[in-house]
Amino acid sequence: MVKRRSLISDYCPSARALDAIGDWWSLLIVRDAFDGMTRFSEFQKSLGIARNILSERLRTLTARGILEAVPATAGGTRQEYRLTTKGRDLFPVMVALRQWGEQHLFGPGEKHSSLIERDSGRKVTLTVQTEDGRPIGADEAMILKVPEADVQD
Amino acid sequence: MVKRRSLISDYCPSARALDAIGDWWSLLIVRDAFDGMTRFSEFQKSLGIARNILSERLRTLTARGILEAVPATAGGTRQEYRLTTKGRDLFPVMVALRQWGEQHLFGPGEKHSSLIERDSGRKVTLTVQTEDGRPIGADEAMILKVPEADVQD
DNA sequence: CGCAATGAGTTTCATTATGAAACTTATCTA
DNA sequence: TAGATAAGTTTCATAATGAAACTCATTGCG
Repeated sequence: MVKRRSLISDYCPSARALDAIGDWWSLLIVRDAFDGMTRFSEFQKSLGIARNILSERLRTLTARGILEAVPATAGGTRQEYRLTTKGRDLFPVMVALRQWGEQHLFGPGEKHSSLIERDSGRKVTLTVQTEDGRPIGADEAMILKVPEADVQD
Repeated sequence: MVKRRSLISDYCPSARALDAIGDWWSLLIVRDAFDGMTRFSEFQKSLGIARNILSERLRTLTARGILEAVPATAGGTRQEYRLTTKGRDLFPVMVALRQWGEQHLFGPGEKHSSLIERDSGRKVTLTVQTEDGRPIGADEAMILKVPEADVQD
C-alpha cells in the first residue's frame, strides 16, 4: 500500500482536518480525553486498542498539537496526555458527531449517553447559522472556492 | 489483523457515529457529495482514491443509508450516488470539521475555501448551545452516562 | 451504423497498517 | 524489598489498501 496521499496541501479546511484526525482511532482518543482520561492505560482499556497503535496515535496527536504530554509526577517518566486548546477546539466536532449518532444510529427507546450543561442539566445542541445568528440548512449554504489564480503549485 | 472491533453496540453516540463514518475515506466522499458530485469517476478524480476502494466505500455508505444509488439513465446500468436525508444530516459534522481546520490548520494569510450562505454571502458558522439558545463551551458541558442498570449485555 | 473513447467497476498482486501477544523497563504499593 | 501495575517496544501473522491491468457497458462521433 503506497503511503496514503496527504491532503495537508488541500485548500479545503475539512480535508485538512480529516488529514489530521480522520483516521480510525484519533477522534475516539480525543473523545475519551474530553471525558477526562489522561493515561495510556485508561485509553487502552476504554478503547480496546492495541498498545502499539495507541502509542503511535498518542505520539501523532501530540506531534500535531492536539494533545500535550506532561510528566505525571515530578521526575517520573510516565506521561499524562491532556487536550491542548487546539484539541479542545474539536468540541463542536464531537458534539456534531454525537448529535448525528443520536438521530440516526439508535433505535426508538434505545438508551444512549447525553451531553448536558453541567449547571442546568439542559441538553446541549449544535446549530449551523450565519454570522448574524440565523440558523440555516445545508441547502442554503455553498462553498466559495479559492480562485485558481490565488493557488500556487 | 483481526477484524476491527465494531463500536456499533457502544452506548456513546459519537462512537457509533465514528463506527459508521470514521474510516479514512467516507467523510471525504460525503464532502464531495455535499459539493454536488454524484458519479464514480468524479469522486475518483477528486480524491485520487483507488477505484476498488472507492467501489467498496460507496457500497458501504449506501448500505448504511448515507448515500443512495439511483440509476443515472433509464434502463442504464450506471449509478448516481446521492446523499440521503441521513447523509445530509452530516452537514453539521462537515461544518465543524471545516471550522476547526480553518482555525488551526491554515497559516495566517493562507487562502482556503469558505462556506457561505448562498443568498446573502454571509459566512456560515456553528455554535454549541443549550436548548434555550445560550452558547456554551466544552468546560461547561458533561456527559450523562447511561445507568449501568439499563445496559443489557 | 460502427468503432474508439470513456465510465464503472472487478481482479490480482505487492506493500503497508493493524492487532495480539510476548517482552522490557520504570514506578507503585503493601 | 518484592510483587504488581504502568507504559511502552518488538515481533509476527493477517487484513486493508493502492496501483495497474482487465472487463463490460455506454457514449460520442465521423
